[in-house]
Amino acid sequence: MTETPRRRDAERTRAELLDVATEAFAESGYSGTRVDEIASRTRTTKRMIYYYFGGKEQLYLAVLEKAYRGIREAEESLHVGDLDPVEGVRRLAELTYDHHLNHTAFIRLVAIENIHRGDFIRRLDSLRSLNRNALGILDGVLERGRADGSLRTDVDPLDVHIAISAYCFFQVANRHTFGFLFERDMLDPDLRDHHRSMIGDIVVGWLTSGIAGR
Amino acid sequence: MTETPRRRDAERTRAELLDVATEAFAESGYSGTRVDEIASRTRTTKRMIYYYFGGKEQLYLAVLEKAYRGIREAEESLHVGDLDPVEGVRRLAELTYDHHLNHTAFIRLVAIENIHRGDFIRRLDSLRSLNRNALGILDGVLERGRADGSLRTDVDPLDVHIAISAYCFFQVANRHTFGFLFERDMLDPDLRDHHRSMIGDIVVGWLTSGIAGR
DNA sequence: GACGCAATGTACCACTCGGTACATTTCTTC
DNA sequence: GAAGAAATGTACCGAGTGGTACATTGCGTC
Repeated sequence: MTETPRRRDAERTRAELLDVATEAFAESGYSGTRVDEIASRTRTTKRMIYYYFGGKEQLYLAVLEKAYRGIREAEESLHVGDLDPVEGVRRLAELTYDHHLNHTAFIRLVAIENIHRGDFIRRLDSLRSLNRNALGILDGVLERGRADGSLRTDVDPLDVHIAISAYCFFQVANRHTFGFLFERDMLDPDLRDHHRSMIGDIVVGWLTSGIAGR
Repeated sequence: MTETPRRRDAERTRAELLDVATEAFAESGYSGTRVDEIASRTRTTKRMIYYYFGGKEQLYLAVLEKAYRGIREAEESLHVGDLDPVEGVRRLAELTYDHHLNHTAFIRLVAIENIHRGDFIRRLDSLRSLNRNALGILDGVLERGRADGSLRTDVDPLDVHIAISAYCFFQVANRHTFGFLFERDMLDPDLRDHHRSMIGDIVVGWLTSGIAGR
């Protein structure tokens, strides 16, 4: 059981540090995470964090940037095909719900970053352009619905995005205090179908309210 | 400009520490807050934190408990009178929206506590009973709506509470990342009316969808 | 196969930070 | 007004923490 003398591989080392750091920061927040702790969870040493990233802060920035890029890529695969608009928004809401539940570490990073008032993300200009037109799919569905009269005409995509994101984010992010106070584990597998269809109902109910024939 | 030798007052000292600590923890989180920093913002010294509370952890617990009690008291004043059920839920949603916007420090404490997976709040058994039937008002309105056929019958109060809270919480808690990425300051006073009526529309649209005559 | 640099490891430092020992001062009580 | 307790202040400690100086080792290149 002797240590293999470990082949050198810059990319691998860097990537491993980034992965472990992502877990660690998502677990404990920025101040709560120890640089030594990150290092000890890798096969390399603390020295490498400074070699590759420069310091704790830059490491955290790298984590944040990569997390946002990753989530954006994952989101691009959410397609609603050519369902009719009403079923399209329902589907989109439900897919978003599943998406959030499958990326809880990312949700935690977002919550952490907001505790820091966005001080870090604000330095990542490159992310701005990323999310700018993340609303394309949503806009397409809404537009079709406006055209055929099946959806309200007075809501913009960002509003719908807020409503859906808020619901999904809350379920993941506030699970602990909420679960304690109301004794309902919002991530209980038995409740997922209920919660998933609920956000669908909410969005469809909202966007079709005041529409004739509904 | 000489210092008055400061009369001794246990209650006052304790209360001042608690207030300052609340601000500090809400600002910087648990790990991010320095005991020395809290002390320096008061007229007393760090020693008193240990005298009155025992340590940083117990101080944080006291902050958390008081914040939850305070918010609960404030919530008890949210009344919807005897509006008809549909307008009642709309009103309740809008009041909740304003309530969240007026208690951003509390929102931050909740977010922080969830970052810590509820490890602290879980030790505050007394809070459990507090929130248990915080759903009374909501339940009353829903019940009246079910009775007169103006609201859906298949949603329970906790679900409605989740939907409303999620929306309001998100607007406050994720303001920074969201504002950066989409260039919309969700707390911009000019947008408040829009966002307030939006949660009303969402909830009413949802709870009345499938109801005849709408 | 020697050279030179990129990559890695070790040992350590300076300082921060929660916490405490001990002295002191004010207030109450009789 | 003396005694005793409650309240407060000062000075300090030691473990933890981000960061670094310096040595070393593996790897491509000629």
